[in-house]
Amino acid sequence: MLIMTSSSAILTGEDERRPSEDGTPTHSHRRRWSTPIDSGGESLHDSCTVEINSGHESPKCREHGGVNLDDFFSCSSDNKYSFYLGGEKSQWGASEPPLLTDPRSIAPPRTRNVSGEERRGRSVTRKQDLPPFLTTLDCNGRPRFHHRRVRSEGRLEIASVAVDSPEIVSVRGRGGLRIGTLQLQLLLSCVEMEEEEIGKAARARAKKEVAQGRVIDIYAAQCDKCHKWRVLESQETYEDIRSRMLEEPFRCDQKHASCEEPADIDYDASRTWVMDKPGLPKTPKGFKRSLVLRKDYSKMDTYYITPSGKKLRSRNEVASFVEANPDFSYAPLGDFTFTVPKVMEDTLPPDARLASPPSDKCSSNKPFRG
DNA sequence: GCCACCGGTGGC
DNA sequence: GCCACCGGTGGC
Repeated sequence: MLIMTSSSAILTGEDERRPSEDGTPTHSHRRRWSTPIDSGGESLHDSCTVEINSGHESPKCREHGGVNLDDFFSCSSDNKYSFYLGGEKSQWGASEPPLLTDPRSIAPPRTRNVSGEERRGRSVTRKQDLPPFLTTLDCNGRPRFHHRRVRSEGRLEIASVAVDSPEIVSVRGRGGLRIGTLQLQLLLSCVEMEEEEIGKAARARAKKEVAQGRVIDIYAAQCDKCHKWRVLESQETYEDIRSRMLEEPFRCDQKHASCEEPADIDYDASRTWVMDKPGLPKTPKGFKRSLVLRKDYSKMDTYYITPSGKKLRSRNEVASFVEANPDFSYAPLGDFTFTVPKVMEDTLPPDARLASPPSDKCSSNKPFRG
């Protein structure tokens, strides 16, 4: 069973090239985006189209749903939208796109009706300011999307992309095109909800910024049979499955899914994964188990947040708290476990990986047995 | 003064 | 060597 620090819904790829309006072959196609390694000085990309189909709820364009999308987007009749990138050869060529350093500096979307022809004609992005393609970044500047790296005839193809949130909230940037998702806001919303739950006292205490980008935001379990990963809808569900996992290994059908269906998510380095131990008890009602990844990715820290918002760092602190607050004596001490998940080194971002010594690698193709 | 975060240590 | 635990500290 794994949990990890980023989330996504899935955008899949399908090669469906179509000619340009004047009949000239272009690289415009649906749900596929390829980047040339070497253009030989030619302008290879007239435009590229990536149709984004969120996993939960389709993103909506202004015409169809009122969400402000930049004019890089248009909406098709089936309420999916397309992302248009005009321009030339990617300045990053075959290499990984560089990370944006400040994903929060995203300008608000513009609202303007642009016809497809106008969009194509104005070649919105040129070589010098071509952004990391389809880069959705977390608050640490790391990509959120799942990117199946496939090379074909020297081209890097995005075969699948996972977007964290059903809606793209902002697209634009002078130094490049940036795609932000609601993920960060969702994360903050979660914190706010949590504070609502734990009351005003806790809200007053919560002066400091939360460890953005270093908290778990996807819970997943691996099917014992097909070894595919299934995303679980909540921490509670995850903990429930985890607590029973030794006696009842997780299977796709527990999530009302079939092993024949594609995995919800793949284990890869597009996000940091941490592996939890099966059999750990569920968090007692009223408490919340919080896991925070250290900045250097060296390990996680476990906290239990009490109904009053107090953070408990050890079993001793839990015991003291329960002793001082007999109302919570319903919560067995044994149900508080400070065992931390293992940080999967092979999913660390490159900079973190450089800082840490090499060690055993895990492969996504093998079943995990915590 | 509070708290998030990190480093160190002792027990296993 | 790993891990649970907790003291220290720097930033707010």
